[in-house]
Amino acid sequence: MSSTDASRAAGSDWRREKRERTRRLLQQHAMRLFLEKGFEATTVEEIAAAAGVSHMTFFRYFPTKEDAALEDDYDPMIADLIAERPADEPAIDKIRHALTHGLNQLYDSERDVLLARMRLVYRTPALRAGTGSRRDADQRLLIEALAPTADGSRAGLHLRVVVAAALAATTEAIRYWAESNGADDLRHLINEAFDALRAELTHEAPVDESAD
Amino acid sequence: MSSTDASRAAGSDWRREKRERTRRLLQQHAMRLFLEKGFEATTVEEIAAAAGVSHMTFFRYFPTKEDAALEDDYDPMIADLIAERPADEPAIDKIRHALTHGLNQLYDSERDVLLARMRLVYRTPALRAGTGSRRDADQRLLIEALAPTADGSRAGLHLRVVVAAALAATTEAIRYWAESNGADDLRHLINEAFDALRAELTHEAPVDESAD
DNA sequence: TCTAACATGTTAGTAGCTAACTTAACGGGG
DNA sequence: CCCCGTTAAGTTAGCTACTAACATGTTAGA
Repeated sequence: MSSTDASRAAGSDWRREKRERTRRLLQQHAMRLFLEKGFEATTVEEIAAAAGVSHMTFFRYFPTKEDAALEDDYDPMIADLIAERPADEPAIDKIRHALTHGLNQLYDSERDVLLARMRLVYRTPALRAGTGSRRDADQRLLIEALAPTADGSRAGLHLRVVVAAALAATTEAIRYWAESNGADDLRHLINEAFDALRAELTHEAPVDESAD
Repeated sequence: MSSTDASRAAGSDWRREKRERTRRLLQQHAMRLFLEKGFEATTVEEIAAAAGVSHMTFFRYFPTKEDAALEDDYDPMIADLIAERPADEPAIDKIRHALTHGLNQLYDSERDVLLARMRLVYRTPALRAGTGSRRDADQRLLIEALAPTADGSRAGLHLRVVVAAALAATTEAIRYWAESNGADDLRHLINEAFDALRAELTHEAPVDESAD
């Protein structure tokens, strides 16, 4: 059993480095071509050729063309930050603070590339659709970070709703940011989005549960 | 200009009826085959053959295979119900009540087919992704119903966040319903989902906006 | 050195989707 | 009554994302 979980991640340094370099190369050329000629107009063959590999190698690294535009490694970082939050903090605030703190670490170095990517995503229908499937994975990750006992798929409705709403607020902030071409600070927009949600729901209103 | 907007919708009764019949046929056979053999294992050619048309005709009615499984006409109904709500009601409650009232009109007649469809969607990754793109359209529709003045795309961040969160809560309720095989009443789950959101956000918590 | 594991390539195929052109059925104006 | 524009559908051919089967060279370790 020399090819277990560990070996695929490690795999003797030599291979691991090569793997990571090839992957990075593919993703960089993919993003460059997407931004130059658009997502649909770029074929997988072109990306592979630009990175000096065959199209089969591309699919060995990215299951779909969309993944080359959408994949990043922010989510585990957010999950870690959530786990570090005080245990008595409400879930929605854990998420909010993990997001803003995480963004602080990235904003200076990665703001521009993140903005370019998001602008591409929101101008490309195929990519906008792709974010839908990713949201599932994000949601499960956050749920596990918030409630390590219950596994993600069987979490209670309450927790699922809270995480889904938090992700929705974040998505809207990011989309707004991308549409206004990065005019505002994304961290500020995220805080605004969470505030909007709280404001809307603390205007206590008559909730008639016996809807006939 | 005899082929304007109106003529495509109307088009002399004769043709319109035929169009609607063909469309219904295609969708019914598509759903039947999807449920019988799974979404991926069903080809467009099969669906077209079952409905007695060619695969080109299928694509004239549904832009993608996914649309044959996802399209319905609930959204305009919800939008209408929202517009009928009292003007001073908060947006989130307008949505909530429109949803439960709309469901009341459908539940007896369409509960079973809706449940079967949702179970198919949540067990098929390609369809789960497809719901992402539809959410965009739904969101825009609801925003227009809530604020007819501002056009959907340029709505304020606040309104977008509220609608997105409401849709997220609804989606989670539906998913929970589908996963538990329709054990609970969907209307009850939707109310629970909205209550969960309110409960989470009315536990006033220390919101430290100066996240360093 | 021999062998197992691994990254990659080659080739051939499937299926979703599009475009260009054709055919056929109706339907109103001359 | 017939011509012609509109509309529904078919035929054919092609592009591209994605998969599977098999081959090749290269490194790791016994």
